[in-house]
Amino acid sequence: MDEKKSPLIVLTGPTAVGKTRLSVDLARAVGGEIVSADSMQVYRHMNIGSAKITREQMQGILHHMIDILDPRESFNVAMFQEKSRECLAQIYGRGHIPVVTGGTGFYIQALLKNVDFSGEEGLDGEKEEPGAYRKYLEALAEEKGPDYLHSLLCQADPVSAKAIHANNIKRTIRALEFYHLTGQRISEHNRQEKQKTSVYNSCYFVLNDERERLYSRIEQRVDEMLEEGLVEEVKALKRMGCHKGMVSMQGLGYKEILAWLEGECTYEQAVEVLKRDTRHFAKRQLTWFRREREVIWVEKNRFDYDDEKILEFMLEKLRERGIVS
RNA sequence: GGAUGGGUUCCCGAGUGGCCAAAGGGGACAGACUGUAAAUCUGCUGCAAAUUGCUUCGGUGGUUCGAAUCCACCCCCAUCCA
Repeated sequence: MDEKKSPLIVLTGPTAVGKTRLSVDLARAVGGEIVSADSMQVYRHMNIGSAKITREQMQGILHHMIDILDPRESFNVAMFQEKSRECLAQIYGRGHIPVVTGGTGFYIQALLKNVDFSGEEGLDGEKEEPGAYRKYLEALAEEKGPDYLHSLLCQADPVSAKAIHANNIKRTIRALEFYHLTGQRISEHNRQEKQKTSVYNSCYFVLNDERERLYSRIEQRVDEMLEEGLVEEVKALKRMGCHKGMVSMQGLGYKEILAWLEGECTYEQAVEVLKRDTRHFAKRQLTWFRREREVIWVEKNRFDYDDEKILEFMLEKLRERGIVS
């Protein structure tokens, strides 16, 4: 039944588990090209903090969706979906298999299930003019408080209001904005989109490790980033005009170092918070993947931390699904 | 050896006779998420069972109907004096 669907491999997992290296090995083994599903690696000049793969590490494998934007530009799921779909078309054109690698579960889902983000013309050209209505709502929230905003949502879309906590201003605004722009309730839209399944003949691997090991690996990696010059990288971005209001500067490592550079905390505090937030992030990623159906968990400890064995296991799964022969 | 301050649940830290399994914060854990997602937000955190019971506030022993809170002695920590 999947014969007509295009093959696609997903290799994801929490930050710092070791996706990058494995992805290259996998791509080499199956004759694939890598499509990064990472909300920060799309930005140029953000190499250390985003743990971006280097030229050498790529080992000649083609990588897409990396370094495609200036850090002062904004980015979002819909853009990711559109651009990555173009990449897939090219990859299939060359007769290769796409290996989607990265930790942004939301992006992976959008691509895999082809979630519908159309019908909001009002937002498409918002690069220079960030939606007036959204700005209005933000100001309203500031002025009258989150509960007032939430009460507006109660009237427009009671189902969403029930699902979204009043304190979650961002999502409250999004729901209101969606209703305003499309005339449709986002809860209804979501209900439909949720039923979608993968439009590809896909294999969704989630690489994971014991929590303790993952956390110590995270701390170690943050220290390495600092040694490699994360501070300099952030300073350079700041000189380019990047500030905390930008999407790119919400990235882990950038946010915290920027706060220190702005004098909001001490260096030690910034580092500590960065480590903690990265742990929290890894946890959130895991929560996301647990909820995704049809994922294949690849627990590193069950393969004795041997990349060879892991690769073998993945190839076997891919053969089962007819993705590789 | 003497003086003073202090030892509270994973950590920090409030609590000075009942309303205390004990504020608050942190961490840990769990969850939500459909155009900012490395974002944003929620729940939970002594143990066991529905309204309850059990074990906790350095140790031991007292006072009291009742103590983390009062008393005695002891142990440990910090600072100061010797």
